[in-house]
Amino acid sequence: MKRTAVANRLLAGLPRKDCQRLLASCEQVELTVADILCEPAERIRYVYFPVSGIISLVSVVDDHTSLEVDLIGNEGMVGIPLILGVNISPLRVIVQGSGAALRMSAASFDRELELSLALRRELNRYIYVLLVQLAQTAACTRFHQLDARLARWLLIAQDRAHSNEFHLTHEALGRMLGVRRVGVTKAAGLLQKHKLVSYSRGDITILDRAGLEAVSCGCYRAVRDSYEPVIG
Amino acid sequence: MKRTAVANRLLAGLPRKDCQRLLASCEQVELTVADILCEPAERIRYVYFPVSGIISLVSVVDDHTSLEVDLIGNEGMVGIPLILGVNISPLRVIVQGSGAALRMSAASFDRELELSLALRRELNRYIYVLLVQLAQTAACTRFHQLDARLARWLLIAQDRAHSNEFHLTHEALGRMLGVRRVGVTKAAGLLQKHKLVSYSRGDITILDRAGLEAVSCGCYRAVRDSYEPVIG
DNA sequence: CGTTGTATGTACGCCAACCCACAGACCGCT
DNA sequence: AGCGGTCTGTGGGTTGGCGTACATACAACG
Repeated sequence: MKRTAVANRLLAGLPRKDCQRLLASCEQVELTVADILCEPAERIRYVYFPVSGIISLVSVVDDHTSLEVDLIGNEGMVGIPLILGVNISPLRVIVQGSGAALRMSAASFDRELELSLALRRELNRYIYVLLVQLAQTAACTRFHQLDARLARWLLIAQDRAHSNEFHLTHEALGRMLGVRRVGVTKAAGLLQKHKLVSYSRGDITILDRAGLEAVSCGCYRAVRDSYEPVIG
Repeated sequence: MKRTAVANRLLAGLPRKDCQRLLASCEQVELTVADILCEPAERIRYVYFPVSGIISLVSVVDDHTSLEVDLIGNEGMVGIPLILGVNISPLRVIVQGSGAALRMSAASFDRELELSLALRRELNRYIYVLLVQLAQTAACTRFHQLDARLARWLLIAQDRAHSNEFHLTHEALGRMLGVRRVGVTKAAGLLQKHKLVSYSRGDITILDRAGLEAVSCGCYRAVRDSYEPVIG
């Protein structure tokens, strides 16, 4: 198996031997938009290493108010609580962009954690990055206004999906950003007017990344700057 | 040394031997209100196990906008990144209520982590709880209004401080909740009018805990309910 | 005992996002 | 062609919190 075929970067970062053993316990699955991989308070049955799809972690307050707290692509994994010795998900896990992922049962994953120090080390750093993101997102959501937050979201999504295009309605974006659909429509209209993105019935294309960075709040850069000394 | 003297619950939860070894590497220090134990991006030199004080983790966005993302009492510790193999703090760590804490150097702590499986296990669960809180706080801050959030903060502070009274100005509370001082004044006035708390120049006394729970949003209970199956 | 500084209370205009409602636009299916 | 469903755009009234400014109250110290 070629190394480039291991398209999840967490796995690819492991020693060859560990990586191969992990892959042997995984099966490849398709991720379809809006699939719910786990609901809050539910038992975690699988971990996922995204390959080409993107996955949201969503904090659900009441029935119809929710806020995305993390967006995961092929640089990460889904199922953090298992690393921490807890098999319950506090968050909703929902597929945001279709694609493929490698899936492993919770039991196998526990075994792998025992076997590989490198895996534990790497995942620990990943959890650190997650903490940074959660804290930053909390503050960003509080202080920055919708235009900037939307721009930031699009930048992150582009990073995660490794693509300039993805499919997502204003409605869905509103649930991620914790605002009404109408709010997204207005903010997206603004970005579109400035030719930063193009939008049509859920098909988003990013046209001007630099422009988006300019509109977005500093949180995008801030998180990346905490990232890199740790991961890169 | 009597067990009750080990007034930090993380330490007290460890096997006797581990606990004693840890205590041997600790020194007791005083925490004074507004002491800053660490600034964002700074190297972490010590971990702290609070005994009677309370400590805030604060996400700093711009110079004068900040949001508390966690409040730590004797049930927890300060210095999580070290557990995850990173020695940089992403957050500001600031003393919110004076008291005492046990302090250990980062190097000693790393050594203890190597030595004690029980410690690692316990801290992993603690990190899980932290994640739950971060996610919930993010959503709460977004959706719930100030009265409810203030009530929630007071309840949490009471839990952490094991006391009905603490000292904190509206100004400081504003920085925690990410609002103006004036906003806190108004919200606190409301709580006081309903005889839930009494307030005088920074001396807060909680009068009616049940009343506060009623005013507060569901987030307080929600987090507690995720807590207990894991910790208790 | 008065002065100075810190803490709290009140007022006014402003704005982003809210709720609700409806209108147009586009897709796919029959 | 027509119809229903989904997605996007627009409008009007409401509101929680913001920025600013000023007024009062209490404490501590000389």
